[in-house]
Amino acid sequence: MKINPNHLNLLAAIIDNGGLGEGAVALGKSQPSVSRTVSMLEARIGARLFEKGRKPVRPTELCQSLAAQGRIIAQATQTAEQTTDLYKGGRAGSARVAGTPIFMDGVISGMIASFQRSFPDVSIHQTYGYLADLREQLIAGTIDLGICPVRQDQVPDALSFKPLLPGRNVLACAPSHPLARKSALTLSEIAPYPWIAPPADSPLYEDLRDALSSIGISDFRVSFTGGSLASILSVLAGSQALTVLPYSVVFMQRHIRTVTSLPVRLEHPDRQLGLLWQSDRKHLPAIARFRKYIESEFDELSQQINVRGRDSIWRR
Amino acid sequence: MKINPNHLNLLAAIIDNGGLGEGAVALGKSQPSVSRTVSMLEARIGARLFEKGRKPVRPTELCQSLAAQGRIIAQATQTAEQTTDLYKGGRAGSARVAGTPIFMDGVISGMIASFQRSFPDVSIHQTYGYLADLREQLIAGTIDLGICPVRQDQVPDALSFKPLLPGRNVLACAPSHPLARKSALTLSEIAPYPWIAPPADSPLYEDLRDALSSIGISDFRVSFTGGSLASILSVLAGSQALTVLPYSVVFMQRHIRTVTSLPVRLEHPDRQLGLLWQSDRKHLPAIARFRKYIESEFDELSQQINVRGRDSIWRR
DNA sequence: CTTAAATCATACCATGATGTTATGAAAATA
DNA sequence: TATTTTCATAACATCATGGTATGATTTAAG
Repeated sequence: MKINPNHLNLLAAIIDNGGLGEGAVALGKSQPSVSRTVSMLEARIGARLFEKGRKPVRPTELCQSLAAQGRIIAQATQTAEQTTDLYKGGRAGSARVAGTPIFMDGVISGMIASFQRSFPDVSIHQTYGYLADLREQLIAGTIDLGICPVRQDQVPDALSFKPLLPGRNVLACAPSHPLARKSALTLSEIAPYPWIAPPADSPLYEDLRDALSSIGISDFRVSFTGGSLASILSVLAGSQALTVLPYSVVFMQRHIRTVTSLPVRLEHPDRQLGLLWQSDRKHLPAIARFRKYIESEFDELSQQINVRGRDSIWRR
Repeated sequence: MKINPNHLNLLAAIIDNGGLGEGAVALGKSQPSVSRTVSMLEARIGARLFEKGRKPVRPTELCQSLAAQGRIIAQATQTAEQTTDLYKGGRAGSARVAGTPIFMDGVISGMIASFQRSFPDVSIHQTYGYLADLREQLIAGTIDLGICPVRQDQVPDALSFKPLLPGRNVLACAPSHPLARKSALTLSEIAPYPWIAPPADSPLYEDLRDALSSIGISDFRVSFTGGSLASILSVLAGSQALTVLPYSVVFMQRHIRTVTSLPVRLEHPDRQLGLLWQSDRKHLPAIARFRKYIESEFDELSQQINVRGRDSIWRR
């Protein structure tokens, strides 16, 4: 006995609306149409679905059972319709994002959190990687977006790049650090403290060397090398070490006061934090929406940095 | 976005079988058919359902979500098909049965129990009533079957009657009763004990008078009048009262030893316990099956009564 | 009990979805 | 590169499904 889901749905509509006519209206069809469908069904099944000669039709027990399944079907198709609408509107789906650990943990993950408050049905898969790795994964299609500091002339072929923020680094230390209170610093004041370095394969490592040499420090003691922001911050908090961090990362931590910046102007690298994606690839709605969100968040972030930077942190 | 449940089902079939061709086979269709349906769906929805240019097709995230609903739909239609098969085979549905309380409780309910062991999806609705009431309800269609002792010439118009068992009554008492051990009884031995009578509107009440007068007792003391078998049996057990019960009822209790019959041959009424139903009404499969079951059970019962009656109970 | 209203069934026609076969294109595989 | 696998397209057939008009039957009202 092969049954069409639509027919079960139809039975449910008839019962729930109390008649062929009402059911037809609910289904957006004409009364004769559903009448004929019911007749056909009864013939096919070989059993009555509605009691004979009752004018507002009265469903058989079998019909009630079938209608119950019909309601399940109606429910399922409705959620299907809903999810396609969500999906097409970029309100459902998933995005796979990868980037450098420090930025992902320090800036992006917070934005992901607020993004998901607005779009709870979009799932974000976050992984870590540096430029070469990101490029490979973008080409292979295992990630949708990369977030990474890149020199404009280093953007790999076949990838598009959208700058989000200039790559500015700052000297950072724990808020409890002896230097944190001073309004100006000399080289000799900085010199005694040990340094925390990012992993050697990170672009930040190079930054650290360049930054320090730009202020005249060529020889420094590395007391800790860590791959993740969390490890750097916790070592920072428990020691008097200094490190170099992207200003945006330090800025994002401003409310929880785990790290602060020192009033030393470093030479900033000629890279820009930005988004990477495969050039010829049209993004799914959810990914496009996420990208837009990130871009707008960085827009806002850079404005805040400008405002705040003038009076409090960007001091010399 | 209006979606056809069949299409969701189709997506599920494609994914679960790993390709358009396999899916088509599983659905009993041709490959081009499902291919075109998928294309149409993608156009309608306005989003890809399978990644472009992958030769064993690979479903999109959206497609996976839709397929999940498709599986729900497939499940629902399958159970619908199953229930119609059960229903048509009389293995699902319900039957509304009414009858005289003593027979229903003493004989029929036990048969219902064993029936439902074989056909657990058939629900039986049991109510009580005497002939006039049963007739009314059968005509009105509020019950499907009646079970009642009826004189063949009293069968109401528009009803059919199928005899199950001759209406034989016996004197009954508790197994602990002083008379229960005796192999023969005289009128004077019976006379001292009080009597339990069925309710006055029951046909059994008339039987009681007739039966007792047939053995010469015209004046008797009624100590209890009860409507249900359970109440009669419990009073019987706690007293030295006697009563008149249908032999089949006493017989059905033979294993639990709550009641026994006395070796007195009563004049039996010219009625037959039998099934009643509306003549022109075609029964639903489940009802027909239940009726058949009851008939065969009574067949067996009357054979057992015959065998056992000869040597143990039908003594004079 | 008759009449009116409500509700469903049937007849007829139109069309769109769905199916089939034949065949071509593209990806995967050897 | 050649071959196989897998999917897409074209052309056609047909059946399910939809609509309108209208008749029949039950229910409700007078």
